[in-house]
Amino acid sequence: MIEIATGGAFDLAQTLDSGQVFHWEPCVFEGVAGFAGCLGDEPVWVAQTGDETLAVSGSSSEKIAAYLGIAEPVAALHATFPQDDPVLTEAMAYCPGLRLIRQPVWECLATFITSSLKQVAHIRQISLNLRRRFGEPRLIAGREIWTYPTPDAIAEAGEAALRESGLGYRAVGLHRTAEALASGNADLDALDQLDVEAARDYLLQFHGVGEKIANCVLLFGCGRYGAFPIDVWMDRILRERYFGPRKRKRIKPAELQAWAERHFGPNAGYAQQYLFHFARKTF
DNA sequence: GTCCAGGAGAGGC
DNA sequence: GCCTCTCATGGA
Repeated sequence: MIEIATGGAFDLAQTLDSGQVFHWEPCVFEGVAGFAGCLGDEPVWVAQTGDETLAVSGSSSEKIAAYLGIAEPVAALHATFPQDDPVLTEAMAYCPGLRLIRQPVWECLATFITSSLKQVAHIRQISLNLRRRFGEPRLIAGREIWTYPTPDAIAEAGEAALRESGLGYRAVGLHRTAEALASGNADLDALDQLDVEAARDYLLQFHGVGEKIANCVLLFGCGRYGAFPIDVWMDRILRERYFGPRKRKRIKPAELQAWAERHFGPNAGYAQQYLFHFARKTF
């Protein structure tokens, strides 16, 4: 059993259910309610008891802490937010223990390609379908789970098999992206060497990846906290809570994007996660 | 049955 | 460059 000190301001359940990752399942182990899932290839069971996070895994406490964002200096991040923003204050008070997860880049990219115009519940279903069909089984806490399929496995599966997994038109983008990576025509490791603008352009080359999904990958997979994805929920809360009745109907998406990045500052994406979770759970 | 979902791409202008 | 239409699927 791995024990990780987390302090007071960390909420495992909210963090795993905030629309960042889509495969963690509730799982009771030795009488403790927790979650079973994968960190890359490693199966993990995690739970929270008071100020500690417990884990059972072949992975290390450092890797688990890094994945969950436990070691992040959140006070320093919060200090860069606008300090006179009652909406953000309300959102942060709603979920003070929410953290950004640092997830594997390919898994993040692939999952968000399948997320287009889908509800969270169905993104979870698609993730499970793909894992079961094309991933590898693992055993943890008495439960069988599956790794996320590699680019090679997705490329090998073919577009038709992906459609059968419930992806619909998203199968094209996922398959083409997997082929580009499996063939070596593209390499996600290249992202680390690029500034944020170039990294976004690199992601936009993949079929099925537009500005919103590119920003999700930068934020959730690359640790680029300035990236600010705007989906229908973010669009809704920004327009309704930050603009008057006339302006909110007329402001264009590009203007809203630029305004948000400027207003929320260098760690805008971290602020975005509080707002997204707050909007989705309370609207 | 109807509406909606962590959007993106193609085509028309 | 911007505007509109279309693309499958399942949950609410």
